[in-house]
Amino acid sequence: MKRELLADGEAPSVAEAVLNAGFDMANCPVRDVMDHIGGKWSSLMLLTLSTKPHRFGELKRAVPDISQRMLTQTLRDLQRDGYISRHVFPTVPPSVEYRLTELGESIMPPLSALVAWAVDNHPKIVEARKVYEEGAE
Amino acid sequence: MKRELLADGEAPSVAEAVLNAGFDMANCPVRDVMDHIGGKWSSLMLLTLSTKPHRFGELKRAVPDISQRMLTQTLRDLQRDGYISRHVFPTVPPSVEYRLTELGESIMPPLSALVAWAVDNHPKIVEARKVYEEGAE
DNA sequence: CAGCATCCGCGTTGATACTG
DNA sequence: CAGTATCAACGCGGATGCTG
Repeated sequence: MKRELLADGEAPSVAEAVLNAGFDMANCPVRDVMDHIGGKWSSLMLLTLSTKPHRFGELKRAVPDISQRMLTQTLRDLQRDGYISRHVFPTVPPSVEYRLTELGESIMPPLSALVAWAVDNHPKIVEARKVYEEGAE
Repeated sequence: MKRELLADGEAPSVAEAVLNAGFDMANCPVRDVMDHIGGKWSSLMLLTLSTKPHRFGELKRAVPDISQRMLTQTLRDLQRDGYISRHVFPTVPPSVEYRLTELGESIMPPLSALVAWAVDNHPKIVEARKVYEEGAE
């Protein structure tokens, strides 16, 4: 029995479309993508860069509690997957600007929607945890 | 407080709305939510459960390469955060059914959209990686 | 059937120091 | 300024064995 997942009553769910039809769990695009943009800092980086291009130091200030190591690594990963581009200006001192690529821009609508959901529903999640802990005692 | 989701290029981005206006990076809802549903198996679990309720064994078969340990742990985490509910049927042998809660259902539209993006754009990401590796030689 | 308990390797992360 | 290098700690996640 089918159930409507998408509020606007459109096509049968994406889930079924994905899970049916020879979807290969082993070589899984969902995991491959989600694991990366679901990383500890990736979504925050993309979100920050979606407002405007940022330099390395700007990013560091924009996301204060990230270590320099993780900042560099996250940027490299996002660059590697084609979400962002890196532009070096051979000035002294050096300056490097990061910005979203077309691919990076294209993920923002769905990612933003999820982020918006996260912000809106965070209180419910916090509440659910409280309830769970109480029930566990 | 209602938030307008991106209708491609129009309204000011969700990102700005989130990043401005006293958004607290330290106690960050984005990380809090994304870290969990972005976990190695969470999105796949939610996706699977969105089609219909599943029993433990069904889930294990639906996602073959997950270990029993991770399956249990992922289910507990999702339950703890209120995405899924757990129903024990005191039969012999025991049977346990997992299903999405209302909160779990509510995340599916944005999550599905992101998953759909992932499937659609996976080839581009693979290509981007290839290019990156070549450039690195 | 649906778990929990234990062990343990290895990847991820953070702190610190150094460089073009 | 924008990184790289190195080391140590931590925790994820797999394999295995046991239970109600």
